[in-house]
Amino acid sequence: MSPLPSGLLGELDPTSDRAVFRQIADQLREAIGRGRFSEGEKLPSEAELVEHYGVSRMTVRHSFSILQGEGLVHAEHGKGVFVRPRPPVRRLASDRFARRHRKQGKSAFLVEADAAGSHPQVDSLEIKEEKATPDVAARFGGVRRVLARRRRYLLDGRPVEFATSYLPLDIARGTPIAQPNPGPGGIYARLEELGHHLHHFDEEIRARMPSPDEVRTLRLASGVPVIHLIRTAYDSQGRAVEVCDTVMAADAYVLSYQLPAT
Amino acid sequence: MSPLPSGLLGELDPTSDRAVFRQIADQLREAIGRGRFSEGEKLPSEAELVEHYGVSRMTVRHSFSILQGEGLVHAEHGKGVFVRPRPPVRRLASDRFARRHRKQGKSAFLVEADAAGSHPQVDSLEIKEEKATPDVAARFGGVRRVLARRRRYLLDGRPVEFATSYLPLDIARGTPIAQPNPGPGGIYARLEELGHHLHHFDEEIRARMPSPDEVRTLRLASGVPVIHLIRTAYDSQGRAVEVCDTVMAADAYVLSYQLPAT
DNA sequence: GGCGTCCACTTGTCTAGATATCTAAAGGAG
DNA sequence: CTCCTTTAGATATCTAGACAAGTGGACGCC
Repeated sequence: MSPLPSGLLGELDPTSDRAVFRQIADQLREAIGRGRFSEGEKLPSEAELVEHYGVSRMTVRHSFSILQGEGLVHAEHGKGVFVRPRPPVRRLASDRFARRHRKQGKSAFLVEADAAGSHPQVDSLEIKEEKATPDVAARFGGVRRVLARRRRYLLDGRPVEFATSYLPLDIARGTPIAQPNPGPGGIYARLEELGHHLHHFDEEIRARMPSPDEVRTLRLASGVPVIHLIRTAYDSQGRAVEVCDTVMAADAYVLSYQLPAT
Repeated sequence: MSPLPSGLLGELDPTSDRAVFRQIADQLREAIGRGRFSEGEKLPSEAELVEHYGVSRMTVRHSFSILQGEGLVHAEHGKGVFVRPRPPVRRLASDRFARRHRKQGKSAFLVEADAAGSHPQVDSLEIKEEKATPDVAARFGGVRRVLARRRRYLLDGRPVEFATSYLPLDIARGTPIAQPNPGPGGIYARLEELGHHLHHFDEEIRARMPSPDEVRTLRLASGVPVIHLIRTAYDSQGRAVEVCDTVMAADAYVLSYQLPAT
């Protein structure tokens, strides 16, 4: 096995009290940060680093696992460890639910993605009546049974978002809202047709590490958090008419809000 | 060493092709989820799990590292591995910069935290003139030199947020904004006194894993992402007068926005 | 009582292997 | 030329053990 190009990575400092696996992770992180390895590029193999630093393979692997946890690299079985490319981000503007965006027949997601030149998909469509979770029930002021609309959004084949809309049964049952395709303008347009004039939305935003379920559904790489957004839509009477629970791959989104300085 | 209480954790399935360390992590995750271990409680020690499952210690440690990456548990050297308690969250409302909140002498952070019964602190105060990063310069329409106000916020001794405000030098130099304590109502009140009537804010929100620097500054446990918020304040002429770059411990915050359904 | 030492238990770090599985390219059979 | 096998090299999993270092209680000395 040929040695690494000299100067690409430094040496260990045996006098340092910083753990060896951290020193190696530091050097790799620094090299990536300086652009010595570019996006998508393969890092030296475990065997090469074992050779270069004179440590055991488990120690090198430990270093890699640190960088994976930071979301900097990802390993591919049988191929190597690569600098994780930063995917294109989808920008969600705070006016994305404005009435003027509700004209077209297609959903906001499809229109917007097409405009950005990517190939959008929606799958895992599931619509059913179920018992509200305590949290959702509380937002509806105690309503127990709701209609749930679940769907997953993909961009160019990559899952980026998983969303569930909840609506009180007395509003949604037997309406187009309970159909797989609710029609032009989506469920917000239907709600307004049904006499529920939308007045405002509340959005709550959290960020956390994904559950194993979410890792599977969104095919998340390790070291990628999720953004958890819960939106509640209120009508003019102040009644909550929809709660939408959305989990997004954090590396695929930037949320953008415009606030008046009243 | 006494064995674990029977039934607390299951057994391994040797026929499964799921890796042993994953099976162990699954069982611990499930036990935590079911409340068999409550917040802050100590999990069985590595030695006990080695005994219980009949595996090597490194395998048990691997399982723990998975759970750490998920933010479920944290290890304390010499003591044990504990279920990570969920800290109280600070709720940031979208109207937190409304003029009506700008009356008091104390900063919004101090007032709000006092009201919530916690002990707030601000430290690492640093104010200096510097060269704008390309990103900040772009938001200011090309301005090169800015005043930077850096500070760290703590609740009950725990760092929760690190923020830097940037202001164009021609606005801030020689004003109270360049002083450690800008006075009642903070720098937004001073900006308005200086004739920069605030019109609106733009906020951009991202979530990601922290850099090692941020882990240190915010004393983050492993498996805790950060929320990165960049706010730009615009005056009535549409000029950007401040850019505030904030990094928050994601487990300490819920952001809340209210949007009109126009 | 107060203080320090010792010890058992804990997690942290590192080694040196063994075996499994996946990938991609090379080489051979047809 | 096509298809299959082989093979080298890569990561994935797991073991058994060594030593380091932090924690907290027991114990004995003063």
